[in-house]
Amino acid sequence: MERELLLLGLLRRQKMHGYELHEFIEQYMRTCIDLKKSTAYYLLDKLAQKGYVSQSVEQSGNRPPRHVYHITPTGEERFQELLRQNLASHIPVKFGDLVGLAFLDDIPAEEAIPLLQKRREAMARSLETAVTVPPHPGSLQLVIQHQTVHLETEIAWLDSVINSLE
Amino acid sequence: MERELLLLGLLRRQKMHGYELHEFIEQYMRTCIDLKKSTAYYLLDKLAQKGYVSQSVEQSGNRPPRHVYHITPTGEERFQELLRQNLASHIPVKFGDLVGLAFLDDIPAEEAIPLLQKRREAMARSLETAVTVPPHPGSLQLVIQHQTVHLETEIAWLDSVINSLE
DNA sequence: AAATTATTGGTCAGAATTGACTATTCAAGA
DNA sequence: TCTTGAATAGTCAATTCTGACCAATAATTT
Repeated sequence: MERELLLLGLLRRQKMHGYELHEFIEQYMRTCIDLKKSTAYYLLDKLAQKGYVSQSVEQSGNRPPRHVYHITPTGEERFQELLRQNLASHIPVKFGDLVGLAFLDDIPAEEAIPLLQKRREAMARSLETAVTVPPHPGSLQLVIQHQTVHLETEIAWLDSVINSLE
Repeated sequence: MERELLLLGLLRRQKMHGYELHEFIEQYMRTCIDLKKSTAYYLLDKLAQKGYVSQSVEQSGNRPPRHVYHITPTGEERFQELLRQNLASHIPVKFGDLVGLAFLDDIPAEEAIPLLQKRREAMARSLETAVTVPPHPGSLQLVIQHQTVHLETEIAWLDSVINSLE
């Protein structure tokens, strides 16, 4: 549902074609949303079927024609509704990497510590790239900033786990 | 991949049937993993095909027979491998509720504030239920504790967002 | 003890998602 | 200018996931 909101919200600012949408999301939102190209097209198609977006074919230069998506009035309504719904609710996040921690006591601490240190490094790298996401006007910036706050606390927590193993 | 690890890790401690596995995950891990019943069966089937678990049919009382899953030696190896892999890597989390925040400046602050306060309440409720997850021996406890740390920082961050709107 | 409801245990068709692939254009170097 | 590689734009078969349903037993009510 939040992906629908995302696509509508972006199309609302300007019409775009599928590839462009996907690029934008990769660039600015890869930290919080992971939307594959093929999924983007699939969702756009569904939105079109529901009448929230309309398609048109455009030609730029002598490149092959592209499908450009515009938001419709119904789509705008839908956006307003989804946005309010999203802002008012909490969607629990799934921590895939916690599964390993749940079995931490199944391997000796001497072996676990270096593994967790590798994890720590991977997180630190994520944090660095989060900082280098190009700045963007408006509240999108919030999302980028959130990621750094999140990663910083995650790293601190992991440190405490590693510490308790030593 | 982490779901595979999870199932193998649980079956390693004791053989179980699908329903039991799902129940356990619901009870103790709903905060970090969301594994539907039908998905559990699907994955168990796949694990069986790959030879990581074996099935047997058991009858208790005069209830209908149940499919009980045991881990195999190959499955044990696989578990060891997946566990190390998981511990050493960082799996970025997806924050579905950040999408709304990205469009925060598309509605007036007077309207956004009460919505975000509703969200805050939902998060506080999550935090409360996280605290009431029955305690469990071993490192599973870590996972439960992580959730409270996570939610606390998320709530604090949201507060700062609400504050900046006022 | 009959009727109703909850729990257990599971299946399956359909929806969502993805990786792998295609094909065109553009840029840059040999 | 020819070739190689990257960027653009998208499709599609196969995989993965889920909601909705089914059916049996146990518990609870009347």
